[in-house]
Amino acid sequence: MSKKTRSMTIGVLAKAAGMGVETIRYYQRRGLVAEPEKPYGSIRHYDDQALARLHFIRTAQWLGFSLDEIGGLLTLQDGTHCDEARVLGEQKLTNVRQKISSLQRIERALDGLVQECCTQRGNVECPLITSLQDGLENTRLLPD
Amino acid sequence: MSKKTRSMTIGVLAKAAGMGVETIRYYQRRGLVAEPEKPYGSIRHYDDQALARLHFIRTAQWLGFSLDEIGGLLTLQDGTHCDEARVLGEQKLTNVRQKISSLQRIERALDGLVQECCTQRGNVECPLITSLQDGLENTRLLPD
DNA sequence: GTTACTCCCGTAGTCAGCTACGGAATCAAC
DNA sequence: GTTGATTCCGTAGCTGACTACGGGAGTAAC
Repeated sequence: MSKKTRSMTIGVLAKAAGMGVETIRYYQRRGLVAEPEKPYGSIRHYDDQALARLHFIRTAQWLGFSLDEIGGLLTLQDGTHCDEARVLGEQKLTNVRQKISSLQRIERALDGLVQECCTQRGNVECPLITSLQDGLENTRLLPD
Repeated sequence: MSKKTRSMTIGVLAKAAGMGVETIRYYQRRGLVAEPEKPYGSIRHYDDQALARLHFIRTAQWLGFSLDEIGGLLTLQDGTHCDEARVLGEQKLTNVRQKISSLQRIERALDGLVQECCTQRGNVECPLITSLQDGLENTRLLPD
């Protein structure tokens, strides 16, 4: 299924994950990424699992999860009991659905404004800006 | 929609805008809100235009604009830069749509795992955990 | 006219999420 | 076996967006 587990230094891992060495070390301090045991010498080596975890963190972050929330998601991965995992999964699912609907409201609002902008291009008044000034009151898309 | 220009102290303005006094003062320091001239005594007074600008900031923030970007939008406020405003809006719209589709993918994946969990509740093995342990990359959760 | 807010203003602290610095130790190349 | 990059580790600094503090002045209520 997958490739061989490569052995990477933190620098190689960082490059593979598209982030800085210091960021990985920061995640280690936050407990999001494990520090592998030092071998004979004194330089740690990382495998593809570590890389997958960094990908996961980056993705979840881009989706709007905080590092604390990502820590919560990652405890699912660390093997608690099935019931606990399900509860956490359900909580996250609710959370994700809330984010989606919130973003969809934003999308509709922005889309409407940009469309108006397009239809009125020659005009002096910009509908996007005037709507922002009016606080989007007519759109009924504002947050709670 | 009242057009009467009220005269407000910063505290009243803050309450009307639903934010703290310190936040308004912070926006003034950032150059997002003008500091009106002090009248005879030494307390500034604000009108509905100031309130409208605070609404603008809050709404644009909700739409995902940073304060710097909002500053940019505010320079377009005279309405003659409709095209530029539209471009900024379109960029944000693209961004929002990317986030939505990514969240929808993670929603489907999480939902599937939680469902599996529910059907197998008595089991020792937790399908959600094992799926996560097998690597979330398989579930196509990563951004493009 | 005293008390209790509120305003003004500068500065400093907070929180999340990095990012940089500095001084070892270690490893890879020549 | 020396050079030069990389790692290790702790600690400090930075950015964005606030939020709080402190002390003096203005203002409102009784």
